[in-house]
Amino acid sequence: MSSSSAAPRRDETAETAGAKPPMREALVAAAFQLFLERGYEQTTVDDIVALAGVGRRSFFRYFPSKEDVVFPDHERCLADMTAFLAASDEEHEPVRRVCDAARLVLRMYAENPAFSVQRYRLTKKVPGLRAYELSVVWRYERALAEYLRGRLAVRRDGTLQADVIAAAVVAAHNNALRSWLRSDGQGDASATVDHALGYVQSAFGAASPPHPAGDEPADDVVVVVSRRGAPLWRVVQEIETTLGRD
Amino acid sequence: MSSSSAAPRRDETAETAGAKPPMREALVAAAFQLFLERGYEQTTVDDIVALAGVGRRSFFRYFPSKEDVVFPDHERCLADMTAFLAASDEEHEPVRRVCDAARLVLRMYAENPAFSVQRYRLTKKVPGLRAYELSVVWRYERALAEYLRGRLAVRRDGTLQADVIAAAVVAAHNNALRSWLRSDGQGDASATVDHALGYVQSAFGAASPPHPAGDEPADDVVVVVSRRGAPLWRVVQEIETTLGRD
DNA sequence: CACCCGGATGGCACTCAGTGCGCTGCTGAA
DNA sequence: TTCAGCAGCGCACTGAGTGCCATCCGGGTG
Repeated sequence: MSSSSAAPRRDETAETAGAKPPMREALVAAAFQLFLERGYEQTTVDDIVALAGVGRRSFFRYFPSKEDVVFPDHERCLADMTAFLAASDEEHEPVRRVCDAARLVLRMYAENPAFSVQRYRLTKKVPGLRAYELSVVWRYERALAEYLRGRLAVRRDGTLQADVIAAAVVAAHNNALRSWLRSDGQGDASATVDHALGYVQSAFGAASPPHPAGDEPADDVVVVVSRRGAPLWRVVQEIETTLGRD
Repeated sequence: MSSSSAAPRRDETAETAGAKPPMREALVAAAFQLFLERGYEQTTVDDIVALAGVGRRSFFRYFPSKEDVVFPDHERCLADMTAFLAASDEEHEPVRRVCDAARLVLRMYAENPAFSVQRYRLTKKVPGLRAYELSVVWRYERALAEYLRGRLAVRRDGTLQADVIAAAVVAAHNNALRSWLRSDGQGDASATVDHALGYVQSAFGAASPPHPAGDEPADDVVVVVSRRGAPLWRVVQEIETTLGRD
């Protein structure tokens, strides 16, 4: 159970380098084998390179720190998310767009359930890895917030809203992701995350798919009766119901 | 500017130990003096203890790591927050309660504006300190989420809502806090944070500040004319404008 | 006063992560 | 063939963090 699941999938057609150096995969495999056997802190970098049969110096050429070997694919995923957000245009509803960006992360985890579950158990136990994971998550959150800043800049408190929405999206995503990881990757990860992100969208006023096509009706007049003290998300919910969306 | 502002205030009547060892304060003062002079990474622990005139081993007795000397009061603040939340009863509206808990953190920063601003500049520049700060913030967020879990457990998706609301509160608080720190601690920190937390409360259904008093308007009728093809978020934006929120 | 005891401190040696530098060996191009 | 460049390797070094023990100091007890 240790050889096939340790290294993450890499079958895309080489976006940066032509040939994937097997050394990187070998190091990840060796590292996880030892981490699972005797624990993260009880494993030194020397142990890893000895098992992988490479020089110590080579380890740090592929991974800037010992923690990085635990998250070998986040760098690429972050680049994917950045590209995804950069490819957005004005047509995309911002909140929905960042939710879709968050789903990219889920997809990465779901590509390798066994590996993801192992890593989850590891990070849950080792405080140092938890701290490192936080810094990774923070970079995702910053990417989302930066995008939202650009899109919500016209609003008053646009940067505040960007930060809050980004944090909420990340929190919802992680809540669903961890729930899925706790179940050993058994349930439907996408459905769980969709549900969690739906909650955030309902709270922050995003909506729904761009019309299931079909009848394109004429202009509508929407009448909303709202007490001023009522929370905004209830107003939005009411509108969604009235419009028959979502 | 280096001697009087480096050490955080400690004039409460000794909640844990009777006499505050001056060594702790001396180490913090020495550390910040060197950090500001030549930078965090260019300063070794040996430099700090040499300046403070104490043994190297003593440093690690007071601070488990070099990073901890930069955040000397967060441990106490976290304990305060935990106690505050534990002292809550059923009468307190949960979202408002966690917002008040977040204000405890702001109070700690505001107690020592000069020190807080110095530390902010430091953490902004040094990646290692940023990562450490994330782990500190994460503990605050967990405390808030744990409390909310207990209070929202009856709802469907209670733990999801707890995580999301906690993250949103922390993000709003930090957005306001950083904005205040960027202005060298000049503006009204409380007002900034109140405004940011008000946004979160409005989004998550805690009926915001009990209305700024004065005119309590009657029900409003909002009429929105919307083409079905327009993205819903534009409709929402329109409503926000109409209601005079945002 | 002599003694002892516990806590605070200092000193030392050690492990291990991470870095800089130079060497080797391979490979592809001129 | 020769040369340039690159990937890997070995080595020495810095600096954080830890364990262990000696020391010092204050106070209580005989």
